[in-house]
Amino acid sequence: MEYNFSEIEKKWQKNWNDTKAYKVSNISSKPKYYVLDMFPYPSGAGLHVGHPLGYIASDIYARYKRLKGFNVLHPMGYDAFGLPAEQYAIEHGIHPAISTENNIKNFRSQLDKIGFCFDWDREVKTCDAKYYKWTQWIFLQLFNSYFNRVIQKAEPIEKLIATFTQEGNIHNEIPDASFQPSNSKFQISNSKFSAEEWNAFDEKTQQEILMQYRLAFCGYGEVNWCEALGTVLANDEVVNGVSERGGHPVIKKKLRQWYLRITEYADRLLQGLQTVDYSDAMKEMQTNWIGKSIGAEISFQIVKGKTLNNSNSFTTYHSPLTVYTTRPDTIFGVDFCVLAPELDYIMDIVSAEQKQAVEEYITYVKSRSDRERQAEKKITGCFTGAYAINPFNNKNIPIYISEYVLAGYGTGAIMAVPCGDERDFKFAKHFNIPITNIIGEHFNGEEANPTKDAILSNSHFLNGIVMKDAIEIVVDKLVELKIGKRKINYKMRDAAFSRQRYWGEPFPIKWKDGVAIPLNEKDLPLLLPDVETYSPGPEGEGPLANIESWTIQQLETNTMPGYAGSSWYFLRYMDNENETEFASKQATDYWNQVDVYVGGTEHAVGHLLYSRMWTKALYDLGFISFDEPFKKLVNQGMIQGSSRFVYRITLRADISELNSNELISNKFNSNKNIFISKSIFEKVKDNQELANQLLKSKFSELGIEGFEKLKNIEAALSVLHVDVNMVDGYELNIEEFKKWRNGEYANAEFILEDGKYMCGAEVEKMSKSKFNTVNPNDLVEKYGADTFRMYEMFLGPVEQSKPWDTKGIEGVHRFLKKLWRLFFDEMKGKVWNEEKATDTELKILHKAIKKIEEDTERFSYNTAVSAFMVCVNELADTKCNKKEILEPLLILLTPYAPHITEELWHTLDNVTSVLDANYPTFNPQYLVESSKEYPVSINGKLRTNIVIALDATQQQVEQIVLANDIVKKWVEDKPIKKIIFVKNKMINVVV
RNA sequence: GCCCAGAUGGCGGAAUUGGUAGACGCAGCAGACUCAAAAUCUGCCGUUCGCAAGGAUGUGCAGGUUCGAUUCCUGUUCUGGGCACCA
Repeated sequence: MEYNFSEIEKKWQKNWNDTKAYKVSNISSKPKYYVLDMFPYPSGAGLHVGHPLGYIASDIYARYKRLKGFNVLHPMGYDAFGLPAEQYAIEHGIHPAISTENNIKNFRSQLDKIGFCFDWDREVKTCDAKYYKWTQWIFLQLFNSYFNRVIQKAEPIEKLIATFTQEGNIHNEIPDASFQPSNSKFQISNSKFSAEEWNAFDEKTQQEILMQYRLAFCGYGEVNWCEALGTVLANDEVVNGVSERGGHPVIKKKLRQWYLRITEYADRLLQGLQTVDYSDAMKEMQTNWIGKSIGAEISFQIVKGKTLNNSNSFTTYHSPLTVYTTRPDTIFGVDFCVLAPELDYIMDIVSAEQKQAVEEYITYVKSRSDRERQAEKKITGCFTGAYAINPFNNKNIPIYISEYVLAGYGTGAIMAVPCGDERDFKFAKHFNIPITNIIGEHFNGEEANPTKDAILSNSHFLNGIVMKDAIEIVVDKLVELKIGKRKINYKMRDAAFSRQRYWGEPFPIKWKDGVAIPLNEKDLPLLLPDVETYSPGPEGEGPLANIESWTIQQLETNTMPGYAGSSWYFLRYMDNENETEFASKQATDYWNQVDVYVGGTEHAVGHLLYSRMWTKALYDLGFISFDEPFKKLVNQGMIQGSSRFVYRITLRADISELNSNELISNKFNSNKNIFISKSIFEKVKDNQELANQLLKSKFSELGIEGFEKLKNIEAALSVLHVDVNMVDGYELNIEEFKKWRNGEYANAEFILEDGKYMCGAEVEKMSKSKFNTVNPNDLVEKYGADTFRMYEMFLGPVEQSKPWDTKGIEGVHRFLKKLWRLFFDEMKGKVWNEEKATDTELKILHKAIKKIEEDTERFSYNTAVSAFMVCVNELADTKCNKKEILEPLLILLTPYAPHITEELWHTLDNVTSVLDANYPTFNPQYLVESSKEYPVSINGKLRTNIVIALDATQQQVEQIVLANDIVKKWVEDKPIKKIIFVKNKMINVVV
């Protein structure tokens, strides 16, 4: 009886399905455990071997926890709204709902073959109206809430309105300090208004003000606008400043956008990190993203640039230049100021001489993405002709604009201190701005020194003070002189929450006279209507703007972004059929936080921060009773593709002296595909002469005539991706290659090495376009799901990225066959027996239990797989076929290879499923040792091993070691300084 | 440019807290079984010197701390992920 994996896997998958083996109840006496995978987007390309890595990891953990006696929730669903389906619809006219549904079917059938323990009854799809009804509902909660800064918590907006009518906004300052109502009749001074003022505002003004507080709010923001395509582009649709499709210019354009006021949660998001089990790197990335910094805002009076008709006098601009700085101590080292080029008032302060240059520079910056602006090494900028006055010494400071200052951070203006900041230093050098040294010898004139420990000089009242002490002194002074204030800043910006696209959740919002009116909750879901075309609407609006029945109702034409549905899906799994609530309180109280969340670091700051914010908001509003969604995060690495290359050599020559008959009859064209093997390519790639010779001899070998008539022969080399699936290791399967791409290379010629065509290789991202994707189903077909699962885990640590190589899968398959042979012999049939196990056999088993349990617990699956191999190897060596040993081993292996273990489990006369067996308990008594073979080093170099009893004392050890011949040889008669003895580890003799 | 991570044999990786570098597997080499192949089993397998015994050397690179460093520190190179509208 041999290991027939395909039959076994089919059988048990059907059985588990029929018996609803993975159905999970919300009511159980067992402790709960929630294992979640990051929401997949069902892409049209289907699964490749990289996708299931995390799913297998979480599946193993879920199954392990179940064996450990937990009620385990392990659901799966689809983040089904998204750009690719819409793009596909634009190109093929197929409704995204249809293509998405097809993709999901394909995804599901691929997943099913791998044998996951998902409870499919809990499946959710974000594009399903039953689901997005609740996404819209949560949006309304956010819209109808504000963040009370006093208690650091979201509250219903009614409460804020009530406060306004009684006390104005004395205790609730407007988050955006520069806000003014559009109706100039109602101006707000100092961001403050009284109850009387509030009550006097008209309805529209009141709504405008409330919008400044709502957690989901409307504002204006810049988007990538492509005039030629008439549409807004995603960042990754823009390459080098032009659209990826068509290469049209892309500029920044301001459009009305929805936002989530995540900045209000900045501090809570930071604090929450202390309560969750994420990697330090992950916490650091989120912390840096939030980017909290403590500093000060300082106001400088602006002296406007000269105007032509009034060339001698400077005038003071009506409002000051406010900069944000974390280093107010360097105030006397400010040699210039830099503004973000998009600030409105630049054109008000620019001098006539500089006007044109500034305008040109602003146009240039408009075509640049934030990323490009920050990554740019070349220093660019433009003087405005205006000056800022240093409030402490009245020094005139030139004002520049430059792309390295971003409008979105701080005030969009900086005070530049070249002696202390590298970018400022380079800028000063570039524009020949004199540098003031305020840190004495700490500044060498060659590079900036960002120290905080220098003693200040050239700094008036700060002279002689250490920089870090000066910070507070300056801030106090700023406050005293009313020219600045203490300020905490966050790098994080409010989250843009709308897209000018079709395939997303519609906003439950109507517009009336410029006021956003939320739909009534009972009118949800607001269904996504069908459209004729998926092309954009007028003025950069989304496709919904093309539907008259939509616009006539004055419904919002933007749709929600991809992360709307994925910000709360983990809650819906808890109670996915609920039609009256997003999830019942009973369900969310029972399942509570996700205990283990498995996914890639690519979601480090996007998805994870958004879902953390949504959770906090829902918590604040009393809908759930926990304010962090994910207790523990496990980051899986990416599986990279291992691409294979072939090398083509083509002829370039002057054929003018050939007549056309010759051209047709000769075989230059039909034989243009000549491929040379890797090592030959390596030889000729930098040697044109050799390449030409190679080509010439190949042509004469092929009997192609007329070669000698050609002039200026030149061999051209090109490197082409070739499908990894037709390469065995590095050797190309030439027959398959000839059939590839509808026989494009059917007539190809090859120059081989040792009779083989060897390919080049490189590790790249796994993607269809690189022909390096491997379909998991092909491997499941060939080796079975159990082998595939274990091999994915055996590749390396879950959290590490690694290239895929199918070759090694044989080893894991052999392991399972070897396990099988412990139960069944090809000749003899059943070999397992019920004899009593020996101490040696128990030791093998318990060593495995200890190692595998520990490794599974810490997601070190690759070493666990090794431990299984070691165990089975040792059992085979000792010819152990005893049920007493094999049965617990099967349970250990169940999370990793559920099919084979279920089959063998039943072979051992069990009638219930192995899925609910009891995990074996480790007994340390079987592993007790009395002595150890100690490695003995002399001066840190290993020289010998000596077996010594474990209870030996330092003196006994020293005696034994010094009596050893090899030790004596190395010690010779040098004096012994010290003997280091670490019990159960090693011995080192220092001479 | 900024933030984060990684780098160990021909390859994937192991070494969990500073203590025998290379577990386990792949590939390769030699052998057993076989008419043969497959399957299976046994042995070898970082580099280098040596017939061997045994030595030297070796964890991206350059330094440092330590009796002892793949592990800690400083600097540096390269690769991967993210940088706010891919998901």
